[in-house]
Amino acid sequence: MADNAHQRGKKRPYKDTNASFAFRHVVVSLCNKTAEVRQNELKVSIDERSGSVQDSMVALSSVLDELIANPNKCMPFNEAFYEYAGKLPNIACMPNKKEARRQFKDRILSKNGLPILFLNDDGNTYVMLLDLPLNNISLCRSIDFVLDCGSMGEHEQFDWSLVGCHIPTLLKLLSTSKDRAILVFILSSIVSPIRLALLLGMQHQHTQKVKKKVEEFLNEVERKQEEAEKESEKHIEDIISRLQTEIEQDAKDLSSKRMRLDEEEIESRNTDAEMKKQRKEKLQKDSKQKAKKRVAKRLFKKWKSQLMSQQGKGKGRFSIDRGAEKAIYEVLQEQLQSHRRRWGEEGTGYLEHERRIHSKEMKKIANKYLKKAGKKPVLSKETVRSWGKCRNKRSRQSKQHRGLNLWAHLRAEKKQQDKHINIHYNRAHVKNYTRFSFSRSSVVHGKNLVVRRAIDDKAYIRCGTSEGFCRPLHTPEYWS
DNA sequence: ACCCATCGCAGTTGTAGAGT
DNA sequence: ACTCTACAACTGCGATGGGT
Repeated sequence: MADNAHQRGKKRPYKDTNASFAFRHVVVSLCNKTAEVRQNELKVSIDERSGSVQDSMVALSSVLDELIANPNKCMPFNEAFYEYAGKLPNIACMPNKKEARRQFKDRILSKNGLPILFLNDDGNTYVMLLDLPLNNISLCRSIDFVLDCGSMGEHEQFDWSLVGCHIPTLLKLLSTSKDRAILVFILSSIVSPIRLALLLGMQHQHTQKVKKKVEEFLNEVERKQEEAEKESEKHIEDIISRLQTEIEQDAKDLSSKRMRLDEEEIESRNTDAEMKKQRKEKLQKDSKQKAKKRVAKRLFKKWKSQLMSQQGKGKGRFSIDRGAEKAIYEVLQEQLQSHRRRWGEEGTGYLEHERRIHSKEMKKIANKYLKKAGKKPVLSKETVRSWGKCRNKRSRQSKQHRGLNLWAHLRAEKKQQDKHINIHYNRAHVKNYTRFSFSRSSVVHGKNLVVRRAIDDKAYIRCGTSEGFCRPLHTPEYWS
């Protein structure tokens, strides 16, 4: 039967679901003319033809007249059908009324039919005059949307305006993707895909994917729950049988060793045996169900927590392209000069300033490699540079460093400080001062009379001189 | 030109403190 | 005593912008 319907549907061009004008609730007639044009056409045909063809033209024309006369330009499909069939006795007498209606529908929706829309609102069918040639598919889409929204059963309806606007915030409130998936599952189960797409921007493909995943999850939950219950039963049986063998073994032991054991030991063993017996009986009797439930719950929870966690996620997933990193290193090696001067470390190569490869070039090398490999290029030169060894061990880069430490960068040369001429004099002063204050031969030595606070070799202010302040070489300092 | 902190992403993990 | 909840910390980078 379904097959039949399918085949019949295929024959009708207006049912072509690939066509842009085929919707769920709206069928657009292939007669793409204005009502007036079509009416005139029909009148001409009626004059030209005769017999049954003429009759059917008359019937069609009268349906069109009715529609034009109707203030709403719309009538129930059945009414239109009776109007039509009333003019055609052979159709009115057809024993299969359903077939007669179908033929009528086919007729009015065909190219030589009437310029109408056929509306199906949950079984209530209408014929609506399409007064203009069809030029606005989006209008039909809107109509379809409205009808789609209204087609929900009355008891299922809820005030969407109260809920819908909060959905984006609700999604944000949920903190795991699983929770969000559940919301999407519920939404896609009760709200039409069109509404989801139009109001929430949720793509049908995406929601369907999520829905499928959650469905699979739910099926698994049921299965796992059953499994957990079975497992728990087995677990309890195992405990009982274990207790049983232990009790028997203990009794055997006790009887063979009784003579050699002291009173206390015997008593303790008896108590142990009694407790084991009690536990066994408890498990076998009323608490068996409870214990089963408890174990099942624990097993279920364990499974759930395993399911929730995504351990190892991201671990070992390096988006640093090791190939690109290596490519840079290979270029570096050609010009590499390994040494331990300054902060260079063993196994780490870096270049001297003049002939070195700067991070800009490193980015170029990396991107050349990435392009060749068909991968996304790196945007920032800092990204590539940071693959190298971090200098400051305490920096965040260093703590999160995931490069292979194939190279290190040289810090820029220390700037020649020549701002103050008195650095030189200060150094001499500090030397004299140290000799006076701390040498063994000094008169103040060992008397705890001197305190020195050293900050930097440029930071001493020499007492008793204005050198460097009144005649600075470059940048005079003015103190008030 | 190098160095470093910070942010964003899209989530996971650990746990103090509240709730039952 | 146990469970739940809220929240901070963390992941493994890429990118940015300010500092030295």
